[in-house]
Amino acid sequence: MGWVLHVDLDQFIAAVEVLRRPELAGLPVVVGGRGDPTERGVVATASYEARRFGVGSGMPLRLAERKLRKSSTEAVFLPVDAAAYDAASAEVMDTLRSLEWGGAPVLVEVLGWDEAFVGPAPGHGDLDDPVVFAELIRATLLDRTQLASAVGIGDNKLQAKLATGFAKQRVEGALAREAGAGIGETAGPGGQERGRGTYVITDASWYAEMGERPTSALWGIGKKTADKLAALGIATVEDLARADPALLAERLGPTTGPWLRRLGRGVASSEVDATPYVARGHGREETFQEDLTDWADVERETARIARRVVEDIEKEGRHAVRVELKLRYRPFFTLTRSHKLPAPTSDPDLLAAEAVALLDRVEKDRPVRLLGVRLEMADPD
DNA sequence: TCTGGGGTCCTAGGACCC
DNA sequence: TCTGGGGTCCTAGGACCC
Repeated sequence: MGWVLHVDLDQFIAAVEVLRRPELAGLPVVVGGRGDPTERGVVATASYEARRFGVGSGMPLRLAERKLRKSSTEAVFLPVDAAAYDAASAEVMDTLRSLEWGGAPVLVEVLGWDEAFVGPAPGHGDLDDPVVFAELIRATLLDRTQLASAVGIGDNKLQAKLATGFAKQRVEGALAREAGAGIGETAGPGGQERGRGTYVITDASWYAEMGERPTSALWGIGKKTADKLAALGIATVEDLARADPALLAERLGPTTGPWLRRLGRGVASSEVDATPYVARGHGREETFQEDLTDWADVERETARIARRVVEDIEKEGRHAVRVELKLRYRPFFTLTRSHKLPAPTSDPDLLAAEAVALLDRVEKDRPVRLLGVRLEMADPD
């Protein structure tokens, strides 16, 4: 059985912002929307200092602002700067790809801006002493990118991913205790002393670590699925592992049922796939600061957003095969309409017209809160 | 305090065909 | 005439994740 490591950067977005603006260190920093807490938008990331006031991801910016108004220190709101995070992420991933362990190269599977799986390249056997390697990863990332991280280790990707969560919990718990005891400065973000930012879950420890936790603790089970399972008398990970496969397939679907059972038993792939990511589609959506009530505005905005998405796919030299329109009415009712194109194209006029044409299939007499256009792409040449 | 934006994959129903 | 059954495509929506 081969080891897999999962690397996750601490507070990635907030950390990148503090790196380029060192004067923000120690302040409550909230990144989200256009950085204006009086606007519609939600928190993308909050620094530890902001979290202490109950601010967290997904929270409306206006609510975050209210909570932080009570803090004694001045809070900082920043806009999401995707290009900056792209660049920092590329540095992180390049650093990971440059690592060797026991003289053997590693494979890196990128999961997002701030996450990756790392495993041995094929033909290079197993990684000896993965905990020591995990410490090398964390030390190297800190040295080369000034970013702190946590590393989870497992017999497969599911276990490694969950282990990272436990490593982070442990670090955050320790930081909170130290802050309470007034010794926070000695540890620094991420708690770099040996072992603190790593955690191991294996087949052997799976049930001890996960068995009694709710099914929603698993990667891939959210509230809805957890509720469905609970209705079947399946509350914990161990319940799920013991559940009747036929029942799961019948109630959750022929693919989802068996997959859920594997999740419960801690069974997953350990193969690190380093194939470069190829997007299936691109889309852009916009929540308007004020709902659109004039249908002419709705049509104009739809065309504008569609042309922006066309720019995105043209940067990749790709063609669209399907156009999807997303509409959110006041107060918060969302629907989609889509259309498969007769032939792949990247013609901006044609695609904008296709997006606007989809508006013929929706009600026109209600205020519009959000518009989105998504283009599904043909496989690259 | 009303609830972002960018993605992926799965399900289910109807159309359509044999 | 009381009416199959399977396969595939298209569309809409749901769920989840970062």
